[in-house]
Parts: sequence; structure tokens; C-alpha cells
Amino acid sequence: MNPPIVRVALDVPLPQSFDYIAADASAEDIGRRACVPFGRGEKIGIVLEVRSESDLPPEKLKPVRAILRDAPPFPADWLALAEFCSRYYQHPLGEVIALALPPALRRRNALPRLSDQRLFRITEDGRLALKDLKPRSIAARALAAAEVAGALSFAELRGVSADAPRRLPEWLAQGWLAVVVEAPRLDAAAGPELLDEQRRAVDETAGAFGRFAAFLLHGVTGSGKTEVYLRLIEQALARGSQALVLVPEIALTPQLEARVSGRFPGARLVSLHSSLADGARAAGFLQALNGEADIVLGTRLAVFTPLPRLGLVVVDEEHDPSFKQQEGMRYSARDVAVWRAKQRNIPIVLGSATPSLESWAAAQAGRYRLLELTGRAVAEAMPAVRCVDIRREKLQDGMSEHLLRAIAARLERGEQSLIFLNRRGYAPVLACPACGWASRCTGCAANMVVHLSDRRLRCHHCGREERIPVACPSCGNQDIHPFGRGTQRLEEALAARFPQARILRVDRDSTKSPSRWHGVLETIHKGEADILVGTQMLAKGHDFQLLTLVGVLNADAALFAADFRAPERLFSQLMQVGGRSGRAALPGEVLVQTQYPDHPLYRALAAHDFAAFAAAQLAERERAGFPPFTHQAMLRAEAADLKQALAFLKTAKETGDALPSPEVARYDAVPMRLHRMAYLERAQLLVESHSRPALQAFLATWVAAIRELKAPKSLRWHIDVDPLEF
DNA sequence: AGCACGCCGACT
DNA sequence: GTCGGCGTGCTC
Repeated sequence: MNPPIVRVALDVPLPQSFDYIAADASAEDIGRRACVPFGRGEKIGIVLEVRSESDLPPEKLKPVRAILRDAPPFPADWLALAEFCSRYYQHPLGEVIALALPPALRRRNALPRLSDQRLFRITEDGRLALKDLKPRSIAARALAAAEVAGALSFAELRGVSADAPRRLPEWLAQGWLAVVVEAPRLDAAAGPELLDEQRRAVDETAGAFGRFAAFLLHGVTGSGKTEVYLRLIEQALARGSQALVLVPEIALTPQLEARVSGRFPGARLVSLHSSLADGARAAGFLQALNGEADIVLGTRLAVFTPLPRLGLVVVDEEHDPSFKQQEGMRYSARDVAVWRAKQRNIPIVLGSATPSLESWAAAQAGRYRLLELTGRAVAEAMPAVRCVDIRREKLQDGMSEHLLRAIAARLERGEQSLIFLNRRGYAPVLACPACGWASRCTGCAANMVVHLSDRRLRCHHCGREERIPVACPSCGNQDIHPFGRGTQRLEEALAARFPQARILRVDRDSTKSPSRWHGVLETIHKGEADILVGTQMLAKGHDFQLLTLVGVLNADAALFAADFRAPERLFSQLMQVGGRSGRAALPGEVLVQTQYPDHPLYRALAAHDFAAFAAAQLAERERAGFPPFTHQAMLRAEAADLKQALAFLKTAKETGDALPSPEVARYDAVPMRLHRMAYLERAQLLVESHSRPALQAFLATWVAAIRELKAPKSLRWHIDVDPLEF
């Protein structure tokens, strides 16, 4: 009989897996980590199969170094999830797995120790067995200790012998020890009374426990979406299930985490995001895998957490672009979450005030069930949204008289104003009026932004920095100045205009660390700032009780942008930033400065009518043949030379054109909008189809063929399925 | 991706 | 005469 062969997925950019001889392997090892020799070095991979033969001649096979049995194997559904992502996003399986695993599990070192809350007592069988065991054996000592103490904690067990924890599963299986306390008490603290529509949403979703159903929970800020999630989690826990909750940003996890742990004080809550320390991330991941975590809360990477008892998935702010990974495997955590729910036959709730048009269309088509939360649960009015027509008004520092008067009125009443400008820095460019020189970044096809506070020019794309020159580097003219307006300049103008006001600028520059961010929030909540100047950082997830005015500057650019998703993002941002105002007892007002006060987008915004906006956008997309009415994939290439990148894409296209897929349209390669970034020229090629299966079938053969293409080493390429960026 | 082997320029 | 450029080929 030949020794067993294990097929192992490894973190290499190759589409295949690798076979090794593993004398001691059995089917139980599928999904376990294995340490294997690879080339000259050593790698950690995952066992995909245990088979009796290899396709390779035996002399080519090396033996595995070790199969790591210090943690449970990854369950079959987890491997299936990785395989799905590998197939769908055209990414090598080994790399998908590497990305899904916490870094600590990709190394061979000892696993982090988990705190085990359980208590163990000896059983009748255990007492009988104790008589037959060698008195000095670990088992005997552990059983005896359990008998004497009544019950042993995990830590006490380790005190008997360092080896005891490893033997524990065996003793439990023998029935010698039994678990006394299944650690957590999962009852929920009392929540607020539900409104009728919340109750309906909860009941409908809960009715789908145990089968697949996707729900789109549409409700504005303050309509009580979180309460719906909490009630569903409560029911999931009561059924003995695990719940997975995804949020778009790390900054939003602490808030929700506090609310979840406040509601479920006994539940084991694991929070997972990329800024977590290696050990903590691995520990949380393993707790989930062991079935010990009840609730997993995290950013997009948490969608890959193994959850043997998964019973409910929640994706909050499902429209948020940060669910889409923009490097490596370009997956959409929201879409992967939906697939997972389908695979597990469980309900998934996608919540948003401004759903993605993909999800909205799915709800219209009946594939998702639409749940509407209309009223603000906390019973305030929606803010009044008005357009300020700036075609005939003279602006002062970018602000209309109307807006300035509104700010002054808030100052007088001791209320807060927020001026929203999605452009940080002092000014977007420094230029010379004499010769036309502009502060271009040498590495990118973009201007360097003026940051006056530290007298530097900064490229927001590659991070390059320079001192602000005193004279034009091109013609020596000393009269060069900043053009345009960013948050810093706006802050300066407001300070000059309202010298008595306390002004707080909130953007990535002013709020780098989480602690600074925390301080900023505190300042706002305490009412220690009168005017906030901010980018979209301020738009998300925070209630500001004293804020009654939101001014929006420079929104129009997105109306006519080349990117067909720009209006969707604008609407969502304005809706969110508007949602910051008018909480509690004070009515809110949103003033949008625009040259197109009659634009349908602003009209829908003023009417708080997402459905009308979505219907108009979807009609337009259908006419133009854009997603979600078509499915797309983008092949991108970057190289030192634009011609090189384009030539590669051209060859790739010809390769694709040789494949018979009549349902798939292929476009010509074009330079990207930001065609040069960090000294690399970038180009892209779009393929699309009305049929997702047709596109998928085409991609599988096409990408395999592209891999065979001999691209110069300096050229890098990737495929982006369902791209968001154009 | 690493990391080898493998053939052509500027150095001890 | 060597050290080293990165071109292409392989990793079970």
C-alpha cells in the first residue's frame, strides 16, 4: 500500500496545488495546516485532499514536514468558500487562503492560547476508568484532581500537566469528564420597544432562520436599523447559532461593539479587523473556528472567518465602497457574504440608508426582500434640504451669503454648523500665472496639493512630499499662488469671517490617530466647537446633538463625472452627511450650494426620496448598458512605460478574441484616468456580458491564457471582477 | 512570488 | 581574468 498523498494549497501566485507524501495523513487532516518544503524554503499551506495517488511521478514528491494538528481543521464549507472566491475572482486558491488566514496562522509558531471558560467534572465512567488507569498517568491525575475539586477549570487542568489540555478532547469523548458550565449566558439585556416596522422587519427576517434569504433593510440614519440587527442576533444566539456582522470601517467597530456587548453581556464577542495585533486576530479567528465565539464583528476581511455554527449574517452600510478590496484579490465582502449565506442556508440582512444600486435592483427584481424603515425611531424630523443657487450669487471664499448667514444664525443660538468639502489640504494646486507652471507630482498624473500648515506640497495619490517653493521653479516668478479650495483654506476663511467662533477641522490630516479621532468626537459632543469643517470622515455613523446646519460645497463635480457611479456615491454621501444634523430636539437644515438646483439628484435628496433617485439612475444605467444590467471585469496592467502596458493588454485582448464567447463584449485597452501613479503607467481593458455565467466561463479560460503570456518582469497585471473604479 | 541557473559589461 | 546585470524557468 502506497503512503497517502496530501494535496496542499500554498501561498504562491500559481493556479495549481502541490502534492506531498504524508505517511500519517488521514481524511481527518483535510483542512489542516501543513508545513511543507517548497523550492529551497518551507511554507505553510492547507491540506485540500488526502489521496492515494498523485498525478506526478513518485520521485518528484517530497514528504511533508508536518501536518499541524494544534487546531481543528478548517471545515469543508470554509474550504468551499475559498474555492468559490478563487474561481469567481480568478485568483489562485493558495493566495485566497493566505489572505483569509490571520498572519499568525501562516507561520509555524505556537498558536495563541485561548481562554477557555468551561468547567469540567468527573463522570461515573470517569470514576470507573480512574481505577484502571496508572495512578501516575496524566489522565489519572487529571481525573483525580477533578474528583477532589468537584470541578476543574481549564487553567487548573493545565496545572495538573502542561499536556492535559491537549488530552482533554479525548477524555471528553471517552465520557470521563463532562462540561459543567457551558460558559456563556446568551440572554439579551432589555432593548427599547420596537416600532411596528422594526417589528415587521425582525419577524420577516427571523422567519427565514434555517434557509437562505437575503433582506435589504432600507432606512435612514436614526430609523433604528441597529436595533433590528440586535434583535436578530438575539434570536440567532437563542437558536445556538453564531452571528457574523460586517461593518465598512474600523472606526465604526468600537461603537457597534460597545452596543452589541452591552446588549449581550454574556456572549463571546470577537472583533476582527486589520489593525488588530497579530495575536489577537489569530485568537479571535480560532475562537470562531472552535465554535467558541458567538458573535463576530468586523471589517471586510472578517467575511472569511470560519464559523461552524453560523446562522445569521448582517452587512451594515452595505453600499459602502470599502467592502470592496482594491488590491490583491479584489473581492466584495458584501457579495461574498451573500454567497456564504446561500451556501449555509441562512438569512442575510443588508442594511443601508442608500443601498447600492446593485442591491436595490435585486430587491426590485424580488431576489432580495425589501424591508423599509421609514420614520426616525427617535422621532425627530428629517432635516430640511435646500439648494442654494450659486449661479447668481457672488461667493466669498467659496461660500454664498445665504450659507454665511445661516452659519451666523447658528453661532448666535449656540448651535453647531458643519461645512462639508470633500477635498483636504489648503488648495488642490499651486500655480504660476506667468508661465502656467503647476505643482505636478513627478510620479503621478496628478497635482500636488498645497498644505500650508506645514508649508509642504503633497501628492494625495503616492504620498510624495516637497517644500513649497518660494518662486516658480520654471520661470522664477515670485508671484505664485494656490488655486482652488481645500478644507484648510476653508477653515482659514471661516476663522477670518467668524473670529469669535471655535472652528474644528476634521479630515485625515487633522485626525490621523484613533486617539485624535476620539478627542475630536469628544470636542464635538461637548459642544466645544461651533463650526466643523470636514471631509467625508465626518459623514459616517455619529450623532451630533447640537448640529443643526450642514453646508455642502463643491458637490456639482460628481454630477457630470465620467464615472457612472459618481452620482450614486454623491447621493449617498449627501444623505449621510445630512443625517448628521437635526437630531434630538433641534430641527436640522442642509444647504447644498449648486449651479444646478433643479438637478433630479438634488430634487430627490430634498424630498428624501431614495427610491426616486434609484429608479432614475437604474433607468439610465439600463439604457446605457451599465451594471447591474451587465456584468463586468477589468484587466489592468501597470508598467514603467505606457506603451508597454497597452501592448500587453492588446496581446491579452487578441488572446481573448481567439476564444469563442459571443456573449462577452471586449473593449480596447485604454489608459486609466489617473494614468500614472507612483512612476507606473496604468492601462485597463474592460470585458462585459449580460450573462454572469458566460462572463465567468470566458474569464476562466482567458485568465489562464493570460498567465501563459510572457509579460516582461517589470509589468504587473491583475483582474478585477465587478470593478467599482474606472 | 522567490530563487535558482545562465550568458554579456566594468572592475580588482 | 572575475562580480554581477536581470532574462526565463521551476517550485509537488
